Order: sequence, then structure tokens, then C-alpha cells
Amino acid sequence: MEKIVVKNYADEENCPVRNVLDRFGDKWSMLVIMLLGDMEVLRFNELHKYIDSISQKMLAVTLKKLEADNLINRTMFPEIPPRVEYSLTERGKSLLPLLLNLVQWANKNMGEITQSRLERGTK
Amino acid sequence: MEKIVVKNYADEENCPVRNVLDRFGDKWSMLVIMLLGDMEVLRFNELHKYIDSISQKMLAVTLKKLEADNLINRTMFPEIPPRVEYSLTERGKSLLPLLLNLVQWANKNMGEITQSRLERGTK
DNA sequence: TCTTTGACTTACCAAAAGTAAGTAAATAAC
DNA sequence: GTTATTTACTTACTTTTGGTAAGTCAAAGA
Repeated sequence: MEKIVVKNYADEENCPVRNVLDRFGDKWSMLVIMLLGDMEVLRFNELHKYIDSISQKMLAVTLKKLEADNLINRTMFPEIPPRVEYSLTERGKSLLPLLLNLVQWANKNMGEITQSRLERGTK
Repeated sequence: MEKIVVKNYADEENCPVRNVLDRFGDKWSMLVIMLLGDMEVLRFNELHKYIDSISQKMLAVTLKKLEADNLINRTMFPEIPPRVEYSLTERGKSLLPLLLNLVQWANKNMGEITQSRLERGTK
């Protein structure tokens, strides 16, 4: 395994890590991407049901950001009441395998991490 | 590539994704882990210099959380003024390759994403 | 005696996120 | 013909989270 050095942490403008984490490194973005990866197409309220603890407001801004980054498609049907469908773009799909690695890591390690938290403190 | 379905998004307690994202899915944790992956050992103020836009307060709480999850080691030397060194644990190191995949993805895609943001709006 | 040093805390303030109610427009129910 | 319903959001207001700047502790050096 080669060593990859990421030099410019301090440079907020140009560090790709910072730039990307500023978008995904929030409470909801990755979850939405993974959910759309599973379900392929979901409407606003369906997303809201799956991630019940997100507020409508935050779901709306999360979807807007992901759309602005062209990670998800937003398809609006001219009906009343309105219908809007969300799905991953190719770019969004290209992120999926990396996120699924994180899911596997989480599944494998969550037990021990929970253990550590209990032993070492600080909820 | 096999399809991995993550069923329990709605179940905040038991979904490993939610549990893990609740910890890393913040502005700073992943950055700290990657930085320690690069530099191996860093003191508090060194971390602060690399990630200059983090506040001391947030750096402190981020480090505490990561330590509670046993992702980083905190070694305190009984000197005055105090010296404290941080490094990745084995568990922390096991996360590194996954995060480095994200870095590579970020490097590959940041240009086009920035482009999308300009075209489609919403800074 | 006063300053410096490093790893933090603390008090106070600003920004982000949650809550709950509201909006729009057409169809369905009464 | 008035009212309720449906969906994808906004908006106003409150709470929580994070940022800022100053403070703490203890010893060594000027």
C-alpha cells in the first residue's frame, strides 16, 4: 500500500479534502447518498421517512447542496400535488463504493467502539 | 461488485452508519485522522497549525471524542510546560485506507464539482 | 518579580440547525 | 360552494453548536 501524502491541509481554499469534507462532512449528506444508493429513486417525503430524525428544512438544504454538486438528480413532475424524484447521478454513484467501505468498517467496528466509549468515557 | 443494503437507516440507535457518522460526520474528525495518518505524531499546537481554521476549543473536543473511540492515542509527558502527543491507534490506522480513497476521489473530482457549483448555483 | 511556554478551559457571542406553522394549486369530499 | 387533502417545500422563531478571546497552571529563565 503506497503512502499518499496530503500536504495542503492548512490551505482551506485549495485542499481537496477540506473542500469535499465541507460538503459531505455534515450530519446528513452521506446518509442521503447511501440511501439513494440502496433505493435508487425516492421522493422527498420518502427520504424523510427513512431518515426520520432529519428536519424537513435540513433535508431540503442537503438535497440542494448535493444537487448543486451534481451528485443527485432532481426530477420534478408538473402535477398537483407536486411530485419530485431524487436519484444518484453517475458522479454520485462513483462515490458509493467508497461509502460502502465505510459502512462495512462501521459494521465491523461498531461493537468495539461502543465498548471503548463506555470504558473511556464521554458520551 | 455486490450490492450491500443498509436497511435500518431509520433506527438511529442501531444503524451502524448513523452511529459512525455521528462521530466522523463532523467538520474535523476525518481531517484530524488523515493528518495524523500523514504525520504519525503531533502535539496539540502542531495539529492546530496544520488545521489553522479550527478553534482550540473544537480541536480539544474532537481529540477527546477520537480518544474515547480509541481511534487516537494521547500521550502526556509530565513536564512543564506540558507536552502531549497524539497518534493513531491500530483502529485509527485501519480507517486510513478508506479515508485515503475519499481523498483520491476528492482529488479526481474536485475540479468538476467546483464547475457544477458555479453552473448550478448555491455556493 | 515578571515573562514565557503548552495544553487546554471558560464565559460570552455568532452561526447553524431544529420546530412548527404556513404556502400553493388542484382535486375530492361534504 | 366551502372545506379538507396532498406534496414539497419555506419562513419565523428558538435551541444547540461552534467560534473568540481571555484565563489557568506550574516551573524555568531574564
